[in-house]
Amino acid sequence: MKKELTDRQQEILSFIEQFRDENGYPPTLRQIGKQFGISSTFGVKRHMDALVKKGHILVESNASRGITVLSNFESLSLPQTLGDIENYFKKVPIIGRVAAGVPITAVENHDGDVVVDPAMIKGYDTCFALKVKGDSMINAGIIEKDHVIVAAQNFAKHDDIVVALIDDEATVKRYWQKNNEIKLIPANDNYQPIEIVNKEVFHIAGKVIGVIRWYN
Amino acid sequence: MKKELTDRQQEILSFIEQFRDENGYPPTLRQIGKQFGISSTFGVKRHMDALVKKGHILVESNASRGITVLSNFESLSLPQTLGDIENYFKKVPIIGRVAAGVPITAVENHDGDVVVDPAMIKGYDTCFALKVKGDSMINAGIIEKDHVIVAAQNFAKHDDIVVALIDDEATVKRYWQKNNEIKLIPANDNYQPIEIVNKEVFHIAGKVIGVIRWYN
DNA sequence: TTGACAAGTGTTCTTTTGAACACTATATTT
DNA sequence: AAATATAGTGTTCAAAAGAACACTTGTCAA
Repeated sequence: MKKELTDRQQEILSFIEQFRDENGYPPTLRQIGKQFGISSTFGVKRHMDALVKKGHILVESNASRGITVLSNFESLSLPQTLGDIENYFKKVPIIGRVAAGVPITAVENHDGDVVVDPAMIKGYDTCFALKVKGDSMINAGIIEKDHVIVAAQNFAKHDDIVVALIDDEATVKRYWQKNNEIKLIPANDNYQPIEIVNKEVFHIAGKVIGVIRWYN
Repeated sequence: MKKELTDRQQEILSFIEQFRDENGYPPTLRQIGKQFGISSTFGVKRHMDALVKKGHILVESNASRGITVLSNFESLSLPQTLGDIENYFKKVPIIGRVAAGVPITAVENHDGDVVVDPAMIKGYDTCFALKVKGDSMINAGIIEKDHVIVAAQNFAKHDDIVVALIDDEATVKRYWQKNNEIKLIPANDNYQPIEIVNKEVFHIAGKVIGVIRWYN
């Protein structure tokens, strides 16, 4: 648990980080001193001791430039090998249009990728992201310009939120099923549920497993 | 304009990067030598000269650990080193409770991390995630159990969605300001706007820059 | 076979750099 | 009034770390 820094200590810590980011290696005590008009290395050392004591850096004894700046959030556990990266971080393609013929891997418009937490898509095979148009799901917290993360599958359970295709048109709705009757329910009182009568032109593209929203 | 490295040179370059990423500072010539069984600093120096000549690193003369590893332009699409990962993928800590005394780095409950797209938090210094309780922002598409991604800052502009602290209680609301009057507006007709009268106990913890939701 | 390059040894020298000491000064708190 | 934390000076010392030299070995291409 880190303790509060004085203004001076904060300035010095920032300088160390900035220096390191610019040069690839941290400054020496004398370089820090020069930056802040401290002529004695001992004065600088005292700042280092304070920063260590308050948990912001580590200093390796008798090592030149041996300053390790601890990241703001210490448990930022990174993957240990390059091979782990794919397991830790997953990119999902953002597609603008969903082809009617499943499988969905036949992507039409690939509009970049979005990074998602691997826990979100764990257990699902193929996932993609769709940008939401319209406000038909506003009561479910899905609004215009949101990206819904979709696990590709051609079935759904009652009450799932799904991406469905009707006549090649993709839409996000809640899936409602009772016996042989299927409806797509919007989450907005201004829209009517869509009853599926012609099951020939109706496909489920996938199930919504997450939502990601950026402000501006 | 980098030239091809020999296997040995590549190994050494990788070691330097790895060492730097782990410690925050590069190794000395002797540390490199020890790693590769090179007993003379001169042997290591020659490798440094070669790496400089081929454009992969810079070496500051007479400076300890003065090695700057130049970034790899060719491989923009994928992170090549562990150090690059932080720039490509960002984890944001999920905190359960926000301490009243800003800055927010004084994290109380660290409940894991969520991976976010780096584009989301680009340009912001310190970010964290909060799990939403209650339905006061439902009309803004923020519902219970969502995670809001917050950029830590102690100010806000009119109409921003903010995390505010009133008497140590954290709340997500829309920030409304006119002249000296400040209100926190919920996005739910069942709740009333909160007018800030006692500015002593009111703090802005940060601005909401994104929302992430899991369905499971 | 001559040269260029990669990779290395062992040693010496010099500069860089951190560590330590005694002492000063100014707040703030107890 | 005494204790504590912050922030510094000027100096000395020793360890850390880079630079340089002469020399060796092996590979590969012209």
